[in-house]
Amino acid sequence: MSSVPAFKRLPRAVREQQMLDAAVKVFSRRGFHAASMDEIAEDAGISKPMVYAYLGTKEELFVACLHREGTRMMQAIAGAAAPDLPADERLWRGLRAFFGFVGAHRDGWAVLYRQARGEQPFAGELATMRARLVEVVAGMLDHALRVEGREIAAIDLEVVAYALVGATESLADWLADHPDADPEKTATRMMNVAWLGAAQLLHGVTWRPPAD
Amino acid sequence: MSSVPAFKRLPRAVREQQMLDAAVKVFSRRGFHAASMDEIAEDAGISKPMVYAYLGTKEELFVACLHREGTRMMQAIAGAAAPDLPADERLWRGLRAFFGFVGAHRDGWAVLYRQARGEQPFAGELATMRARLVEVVAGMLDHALRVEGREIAAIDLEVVAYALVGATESLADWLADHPDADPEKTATRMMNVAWLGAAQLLHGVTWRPPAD
Amino acid sequence: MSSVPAFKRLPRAVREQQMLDAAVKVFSRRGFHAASMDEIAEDAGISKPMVYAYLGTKEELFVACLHREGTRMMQAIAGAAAPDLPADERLWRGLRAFFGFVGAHRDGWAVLYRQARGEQPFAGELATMRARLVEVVAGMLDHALRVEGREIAAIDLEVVAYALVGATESLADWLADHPDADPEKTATRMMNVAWLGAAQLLHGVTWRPPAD
Amino acid sequence: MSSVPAFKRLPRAVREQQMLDAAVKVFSRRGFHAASMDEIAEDAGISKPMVYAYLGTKEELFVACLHREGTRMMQAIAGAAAPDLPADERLWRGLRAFFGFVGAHRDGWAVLYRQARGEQPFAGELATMRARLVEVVAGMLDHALRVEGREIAAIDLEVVAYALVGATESLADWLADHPDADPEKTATRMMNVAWLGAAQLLHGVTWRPPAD
DNA sequence: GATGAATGAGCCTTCATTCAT
DNA sequence: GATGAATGAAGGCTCATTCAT
Repeated sequence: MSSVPAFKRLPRAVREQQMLDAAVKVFSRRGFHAASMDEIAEDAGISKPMVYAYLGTKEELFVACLHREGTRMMQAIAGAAAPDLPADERLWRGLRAFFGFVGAHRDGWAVLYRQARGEQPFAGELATMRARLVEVVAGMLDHALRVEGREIAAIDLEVVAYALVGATESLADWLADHPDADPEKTATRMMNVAWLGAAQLLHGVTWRPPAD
Repeated sequence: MSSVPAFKRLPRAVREQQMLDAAVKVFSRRGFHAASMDEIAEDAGISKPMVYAYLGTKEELFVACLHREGTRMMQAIAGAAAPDLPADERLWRGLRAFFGFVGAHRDGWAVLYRQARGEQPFAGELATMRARLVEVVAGMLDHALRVEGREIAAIDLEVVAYALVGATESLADWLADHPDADPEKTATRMMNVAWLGAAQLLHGVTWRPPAD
Repeated sequence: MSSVPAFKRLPRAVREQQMLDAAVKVFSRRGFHAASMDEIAEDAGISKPMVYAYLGTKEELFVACLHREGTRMMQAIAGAAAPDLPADERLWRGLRAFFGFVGAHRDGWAVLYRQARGEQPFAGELATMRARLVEVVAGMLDHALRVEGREIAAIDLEVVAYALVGATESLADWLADHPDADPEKTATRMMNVAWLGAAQLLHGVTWRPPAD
Repeated sequence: MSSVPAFKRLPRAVREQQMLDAAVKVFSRRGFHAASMDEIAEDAGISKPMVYAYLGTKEELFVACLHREGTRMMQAIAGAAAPDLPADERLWRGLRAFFGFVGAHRDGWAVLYRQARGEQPFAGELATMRARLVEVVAGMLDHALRVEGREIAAIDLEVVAYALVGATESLADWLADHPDADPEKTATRMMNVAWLGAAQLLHGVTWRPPAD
């Protein structure tokens, strides 16, 4: 009927990416609850029923966004921090890649992630993603310790890794809130916090509570 | 049991506390958006209009919760970490008080705080609270540095403090999610992350990025 | 207990006037529905239950306002337009008094009256008040006609009087909306509209529809 | 009866008219505030969200009613009172059309209009509509005056027109309140009030206040 | 495959009104 | 006489979600 061929009848994969792009944009801008399916559909240039047909419920859609952005971030890090490098080098490259990614997608990953933390429905999803990160960091520490001939309890390892990840997330927030800040410099600062402490651990220095 | 004539015509101050108790509980359990004023009112054993009359809008109510719990937490910390102690002692006592508080109010403070991070309307409120914390930590570091005859740029100080606060928040989350974990042990672990690194800084050791 | 004697325990009549003053003010400013009993009570410096005890329901309160202001206005007119004056003189004095009153109470009578016209509950009350006015005007016309030895059907009299009252109300609105306008000049203009036509009627001139 | 497939999936334009019909009915019957969106939706045979989707807020809906009915009325008048007729003929036809319209829509226009006068939010909308009417009437008078070789100050013209419009509105109210009254006869009466006075003006007769 | 039309459900908020003190 | 405390009831508005075309 219409004489305009337009961008209709695109292959499914392309459409899905368009929708995810729109969804990431709207979720970041408005937050999960304030975002409306109407706005997402409109921003994607598509009708609402299509969104439901392709990507399901609002929650499922948010999870899909989280997934895609999280995977991209993990790939950026993994591509930079080769497993065969020495621990400090690996940590540095990983952090640099991470902050570079966050800086380059200022309204993507970091914001979505921040949104997700508060909402119960995404607890599981988030736990998985953070667990992957913590595991990687803990693995690095463990590996470095073993090289030094040391070892610490798995739970201590996890908690320390958790703290480092937390510090990193916090600086990612800081970076997202300071549009003019330099990602690389932020990574350097994080190294100063993380590595100086970690290096001590590696050499067997630990802090113990006073007798009280 | 109570000397109060059984749930009727209580003075305003008492009712406000009941409402805040209920609100903290419900907000923590459900999240800001999923929480309904109906449920909060019912949980407080009072009708909805009273909540509006005493504490205002849903947003205002949430902010009131944040305020009350945040103030309590700050007091717990301030009461423990006297300003005239040496830096490590102060840090240790502050952390111990903090994790003790979080552990004792596992579904109060930490969860509210987590909620607030994702929702735009509370950004300002939160920024203020975190700024207070960051300032305290940065002040401690700065003081310790000066004692050692050193000094670092204010922005570096801020970012490092920010990272430490982030690591601490992260462990607070971890603690809130692990009901059986020991607050004191968590504080010790945080000290190991924070102090070992900080002590290095105090002695003038810094990490610098490789030539690349 | 209190050492302040203040303005408490005033005689009932005084209190009622205070309340009515406040009510007129608030109703005028906000409109009947948008006005809240809270605001009225607060503005009267009295607690809400007192308002209910003295003046009853919100509707009753509004009617009371209407009554008081309407009576004042009628008195102002009646005091000016003595029944033994010739018709044109009487009309002129009446109009002058009316517009003078409206101009002097710009947010009293005219506004209340305007509010009341739209709300069903006050239809009866309003009908009564307007009927009084219409009756007065119709009486004046009838009297003048009889003096001239003429007579017209009661219903025609009523409708013409109704139209004159409507024109007057309309100019009262106009006056209320033009704070700088001069009440006396407005009265003169109304006379030009009303009396020129009426005088014709008095001399037996009437307009009839064309054959069509 | 109707060719429409029985109340389901109607095109937007149709539904909008149904909604406006229902809204006019309910607003007239209950008044703006007492009318509930629920009742309007139910009366239109449709769910509430549709009303919001198509016609917006309650206020916007009321304005839409005002617009539609006002436009219809203006068209009825404009269709009857051709601009090239002599002034008295034009006035007569305009009034006849107006009262005919009011009589035919006894619970439409006049009642809505009456509601709108009391409510602040619609002041602007109303001012515009009345200004149009006043302008037309003033234009007619001015034109007739010029034909007679006379002229009066613009503000006097406006105020007189305002008074005539007010008188007309008042009789429209009267007509709406008297279901058995004859619109044409009402128009004739209005002519007797308006034209006899206006004709005097046209011949240079004016009334002036006594020396006092 | 694609969409305009449609809705059930629910939430925040407000208000007139009344007890119990 | 006077008031702080308390509420039942309702209303506007929005949204995720799904038919019917």
